[in-house]
Amino acid sequence: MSTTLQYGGRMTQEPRWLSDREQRAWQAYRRMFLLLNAQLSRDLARQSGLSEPDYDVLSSLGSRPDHRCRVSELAERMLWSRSRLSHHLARMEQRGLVVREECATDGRGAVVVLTAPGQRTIEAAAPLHVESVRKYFIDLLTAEEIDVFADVGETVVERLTDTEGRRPTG
Amino acid sequence: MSTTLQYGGRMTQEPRWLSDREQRAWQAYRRMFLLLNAQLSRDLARQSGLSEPDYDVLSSLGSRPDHRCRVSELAERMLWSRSRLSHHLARMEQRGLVVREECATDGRGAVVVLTAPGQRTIEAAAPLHVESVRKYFIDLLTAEEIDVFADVGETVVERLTDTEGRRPTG
DNA sequence: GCAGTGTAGTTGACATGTCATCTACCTCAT
DNA sequence: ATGAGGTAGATGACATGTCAACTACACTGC
Repeated sequence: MSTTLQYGGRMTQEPRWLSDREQRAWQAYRRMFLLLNAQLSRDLARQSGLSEPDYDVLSSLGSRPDHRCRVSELAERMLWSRSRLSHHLARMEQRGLVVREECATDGRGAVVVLTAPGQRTIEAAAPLHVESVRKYFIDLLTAEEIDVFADVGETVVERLTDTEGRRPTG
Repeated sequence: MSTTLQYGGRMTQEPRWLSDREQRAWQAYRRMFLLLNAQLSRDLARQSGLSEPDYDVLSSLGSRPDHRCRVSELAERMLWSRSRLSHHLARMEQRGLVVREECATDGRGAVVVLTAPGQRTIEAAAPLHVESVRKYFIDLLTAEEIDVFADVGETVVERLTDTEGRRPTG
């Protein structure tokens, strides 16, 4: 979690270590993610029998009008590597949550489609998951703090996509 | 990443879906974490040959006066399960970054100690890692935003440790 | 001093993610 | 039409994380 950045050693060029305030923010952010993620995963598993990745795939598909999506487009929207998505879809297909179909317009391509059980699952899971997200995160924030998270998040994402242009490619 | 929470289905009791602002914050936060984490991992691997977990273990040990720590205490401070830490220490011991010693005061216990190569590694890695953290996160935030992250992070962590008291136990 | 119970740490089986590679197909210039 | 190079997706080997035992030792009350 890289919570401790201040390392006491002697360097040739003294780096710009984090100030106490910066350190506190970084550490709090990292620990928050770790614990929040663990809690949401637990809730999701207990209440709906889904992992977070499961949930994300299902909800991404469920939010599409026809409950279907090209595999690579889905990967891009989710910021997942194609490989990861391919493996995960294989596991979800085993469980009957989604199916893969051939793509009519591109012989290489595949289309993932939500099955009826998959749809029932995400419909049942979503409200419970929102409750968890509220309980452990959103409802603890003031309106101003919510906006700061949105702004900062978008700024950082922009920095990371524009400048570096690194995408998971696998 | 649970970026989409609004699910369009019909529910028996309409849940409190996220508002647009809340949705934006949640999505931005999740995407930020995903991309930021990926970038920091890449930098760390390229510059120092370490994974983030590697870095965290080394820096936790390095920040101790004597470069040593009881295994379970380390796990607790890092918010890792004992099992995860045990596996990871085994791998790091293989690479010569740390060693495990018997504990003098508790026959069951073990103490992890940073080796000389481990110390050199973390001393070299830390300044580079701080630069990445600054470049892609800290230096993009205003002082106010930094404080918001610290406050919110601590609030959420408190909520998750006090109320639920769930800790990784493995 | 010893049974019962709790704790520290490890281990093995398994789930998941990454990376490099492979196949099949598309696209485009010639 | 064809051959070069690019893209979509799947796959296998491997790294990492989780969960449930398991071992060994510590504590407590009798």
